[in-house]
Amino acid sequence: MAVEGTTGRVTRRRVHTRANLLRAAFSVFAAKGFGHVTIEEVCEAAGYSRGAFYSNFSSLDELFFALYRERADLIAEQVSGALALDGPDLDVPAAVDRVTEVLLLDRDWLLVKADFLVHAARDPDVAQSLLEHRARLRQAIADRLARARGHTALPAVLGDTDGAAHAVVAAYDGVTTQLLLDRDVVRARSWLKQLLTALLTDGSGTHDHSEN
Amino acid sequence: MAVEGTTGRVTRRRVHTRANLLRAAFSVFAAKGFGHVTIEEVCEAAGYSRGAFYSNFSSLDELFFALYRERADLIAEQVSGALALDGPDLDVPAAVDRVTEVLLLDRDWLLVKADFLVHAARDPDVAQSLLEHRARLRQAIADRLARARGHTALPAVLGDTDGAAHAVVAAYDGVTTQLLLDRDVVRARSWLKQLLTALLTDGSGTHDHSEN
DNA sequence: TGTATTCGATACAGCGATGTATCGAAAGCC
DNA sequence: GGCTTTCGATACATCGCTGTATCGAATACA
Repeated sequence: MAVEGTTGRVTRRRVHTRANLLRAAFSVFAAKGFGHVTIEEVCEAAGYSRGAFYSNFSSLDELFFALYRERADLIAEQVSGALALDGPDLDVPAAVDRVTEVLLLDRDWLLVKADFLVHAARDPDVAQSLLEHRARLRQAIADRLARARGHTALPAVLGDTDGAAHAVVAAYDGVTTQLLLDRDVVRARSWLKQLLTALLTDGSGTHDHSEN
Repeated sequence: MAVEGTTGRVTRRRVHTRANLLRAAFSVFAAKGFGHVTIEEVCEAAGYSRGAFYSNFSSLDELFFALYRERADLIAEQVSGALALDGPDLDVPAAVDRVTEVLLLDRDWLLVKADFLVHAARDPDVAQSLLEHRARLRQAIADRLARARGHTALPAVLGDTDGAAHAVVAAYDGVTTQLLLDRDVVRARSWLKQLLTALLTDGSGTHDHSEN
């Protein structure tokens, strides 16, 4: 029932309930973690009964996957947007600021993303999907970096712009890991900026560190 | 029963079974992920009955935690060992090679570690424990880097040796994330070496990239 | 070797979550 | 507004997993 082949008599409240379920599920997943969440919890959080759930999805996995896609696309858009804000030429520090803002804004998203990673690490199909999402992000970054060549020289150690994009993503992942543990968004942001600056420029930057 | 205050009539097979349970649990957790593992599965994999489990642990969480501590300590030792291999002075590329080898060797460990991270991200106590483990690793790295000052100059962008150690860990986490997805250990290793080289030296290195 | 104690296997009770089948109500279509 | 179809709530059967309680076997100690 969850999948309709030919769009029969269409729907309208169905759309709402589906959206509500997804929204509620996001909170629940963020709070308890996939694998510790029951269908009933999601339904309760959304204010529906299990009947609604089974009418829209066929399993928790399916819902989780749909949820991830939705949010991932959203984030990808936001990042692209943040990267496109400059004129044709790139102001690295400013762009780094904006992207950092978007990427580290929502702890709940980071939590869900971590869950999804763990999931993907064990299922090649899911992994494929996540790899594609990451590739999209990297591409956006690489394109942006390419447009800036000449203005801001990249250090040669990383190779081409694609290599640099790889490095940016790696730095992002690394900082995310730490942020998930210490919950210090402020430090994470400054730390990420610093890392990116170190990676993307030859110059020198500022630095400050505390413990943990 | 799982905890004995004063060591009553000691034990001996208990030690074996506990070790067997931990070993089996490691495989099961790596394969299916914490949150998708039942106590029975662990027992079956270890060749015991649930009675044995409840005699040694009081919950899956407790076992998981014990398991993580055990392995984390092991890894920490290995890393320290790899770092201590040089003479009093540091040969960065060689040390990076050895450490990289240790850290990215065992995919199962990376999987369990990711699970643990997800767990820790939602439980401050667990997070504390993980943060301490990471701090130990960072300390070992920072100490090593400090001893090498003068021989190999660090780029100023990162700040002191502690900052550099932070960067190393972040790079490690970043590369780990990618490795969990694409399962390409070879590329991950070369990529990590390259990143570390980029971060720890001012010089230039080699580079090669493919897709994903 | 005999005895006390610990360990782990088996049996049992109970819960919670799943998935399905049924039915009333809401929404689309004319 | 009547009729049809879809949606979602309720009730039910079921299963798997948990945790405990009991008992036989293995092990330490003398």
